[in-house]
Amino acid sequence: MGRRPCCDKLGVKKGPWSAEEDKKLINFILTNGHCCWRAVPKLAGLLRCGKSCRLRWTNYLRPDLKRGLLSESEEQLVIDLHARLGNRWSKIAAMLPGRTDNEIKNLWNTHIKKKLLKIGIDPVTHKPMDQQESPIASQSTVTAESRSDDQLQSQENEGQIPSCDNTSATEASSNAGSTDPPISHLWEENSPVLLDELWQFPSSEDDYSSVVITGQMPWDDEGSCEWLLDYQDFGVGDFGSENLDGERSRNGMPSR
DNA sequence: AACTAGCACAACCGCCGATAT
DNA sequence: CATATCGGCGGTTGTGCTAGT
Repeated sequence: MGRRPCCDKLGVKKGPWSAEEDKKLINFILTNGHCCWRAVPKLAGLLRCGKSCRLRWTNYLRPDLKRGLLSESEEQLVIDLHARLGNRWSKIAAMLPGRTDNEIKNLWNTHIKKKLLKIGIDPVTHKPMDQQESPIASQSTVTAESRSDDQLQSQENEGQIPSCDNTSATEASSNAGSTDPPISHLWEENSPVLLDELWQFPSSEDDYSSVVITGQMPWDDEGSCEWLLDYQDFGVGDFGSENLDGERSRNGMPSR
């Protein structure tokens, strides 16, 4: 069966997000949470498709994201997990608090892969390319084929997967506002009270998958987001986005 | 100073599985 | 059961930046 595009191609903006768009998305999600991504752009006054909003949020705007280079232990963990799981980036990312699958995938393709090749390890099989053991190879020679998901799952449940060092986890929790300049200013503009109320950050020991939105969301009562859909017919202009392009040019954002 | 190549990473595309109708 | 829709995932691309020449 033919799938329809996730959104109308016409009138949907693509390319890099402007600060204005980021702000709108953050404000909307902090206020309402995200129920159905498809409805988010319309309700937030964004000329984007829901998929794009979700990606932007999960990969860049989420408050629990840790930014910057991977620590040594994180990198080793990625290598180890890749040896077990292969290119299942989302699974790998789930084991690294504050990191996204996209980030890890990028890091793998740009840094780690080359690093492994440099020391003679095949990044696909995690075996020495010359069939000689090397110190790192001995840590990472367990291939994806040799371990089942169930085994891994049980390991996860039993907490046997090595976790990152406390330093990085602490960094993550203290990084709620993100130290990345372009993003941090967006968070600073939001009420700290609102942020504190909405997000509970785990302690350094906790898994970030347990991060929860604690604020009362509009659909909490009903367990439904139908009210959102009632607003779908609102024009984008109703939310004041007609000046997006103006903002963009004022911010010096390139128009692609 | 100008040009080029390589790097880093944000974002897009297309597919898949789950769920709803 | 068939089809439609959605969220999520992994692969790939595009663009800005930086280092090297």
